[in-house]
Amino acid sequence: MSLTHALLGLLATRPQSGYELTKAFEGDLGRYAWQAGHTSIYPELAKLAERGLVEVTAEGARGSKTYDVTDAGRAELRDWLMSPPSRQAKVRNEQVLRMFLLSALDRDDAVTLLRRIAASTAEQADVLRAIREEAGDVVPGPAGFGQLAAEYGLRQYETVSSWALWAIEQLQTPART
Amino acid sequence: MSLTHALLGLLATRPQSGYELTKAFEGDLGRYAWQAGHTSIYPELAKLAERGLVEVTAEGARGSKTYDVTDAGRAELRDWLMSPPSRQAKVRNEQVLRMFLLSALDRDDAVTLLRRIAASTAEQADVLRAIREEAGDVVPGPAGFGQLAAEYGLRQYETVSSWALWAIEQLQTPART
DNA sequence: AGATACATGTAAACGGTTACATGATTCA
DNA sequence: TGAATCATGTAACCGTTTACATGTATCT
Repeated sequence: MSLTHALLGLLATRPQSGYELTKAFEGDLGRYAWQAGHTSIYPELAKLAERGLVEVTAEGARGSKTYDVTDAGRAELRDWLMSPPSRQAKVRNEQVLRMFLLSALDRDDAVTLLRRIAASTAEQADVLRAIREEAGDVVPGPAGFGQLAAEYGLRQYETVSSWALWAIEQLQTPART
Repeated sequence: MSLTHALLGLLATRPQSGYELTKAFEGDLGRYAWQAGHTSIYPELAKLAERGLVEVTAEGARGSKTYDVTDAGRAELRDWLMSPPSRQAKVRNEQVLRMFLLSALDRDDAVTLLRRIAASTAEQADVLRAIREEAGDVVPGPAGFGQLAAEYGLRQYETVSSWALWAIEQLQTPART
């Protein structure tokens, strides 16, 4: 299960509470990679603790529990990350599904939709680019790992945006028969 | 539910049996966008028929049933495709999750993993490029809708591959402190 | 004092996967 | 004739989402 490894990975960067982990899934992680709400996170943490992959290292105010990965958890995570995904990895992307189904629309509708996609992805790329410029000034030297993910998102948006523009052109090219 | 609309979209391109729809999900559709096995497709087709969004237009050999979209189904599909995804669209991508969790690996492991990603995505891009060249000769004129999806996949792979190469460079740049 | 954010949990419903089951047709 | 492919279905299970539930600490 991917949630298992997502939690191990997040805890490997720093010990956190379930509440903080929940917030992490509301950011880029949930946006591009995997979603989870607190209602799946809390039970999963309990299961991981039972399996000895994580442990509660501190209990703070308001009943908060800080979890940390154990050595066994770290080993399990590395195993998962380094083992090539045996079969094809599972991908579920509603936005991409829409693109696959473009053929069900007439040309005008398809172009309208593609224009919207091009605009919104370009906009989101701009946002990420602005964030990168800011962060670039503050932290010089080799890119942090978080920056790798951010750059991934940026390039992703740029790619989709330019693809959409290309697709519009293709659809508008009159038939040569 | 996305499966609903995936089926409506596939049937909108041409009437098909559940068996044929199942095959469609085994190709690019299931690879990049959405997966479904026959055990979810057959019951879903029955539900769609009950709601009047599809109908059985022919029954062939070996008990096969050919489904087609109704006008109501077409309207429902257009609604879904054209309505901007209200909240953020659901994305689940195990491969991307791995990239987000790179930070849990030491530098050497991370580079090894990124190299593998760069190589495999470049390879898959090559495959798609080869297919495009072939198809390009056969079907001149404006791109078919299927070609839009194929181009999308190609650009996606190229982007991930070049990102991985960039990420490796970043990790190998010595700290400037 | 009241609103907001922090913090954790359970239970029912839902969607999808895996395992099980059956039978017809085609090909070697 | 036996294997592979075509073709459809059900049932149990599993992971996720939605709805429900509770209480604490901070800020205005």
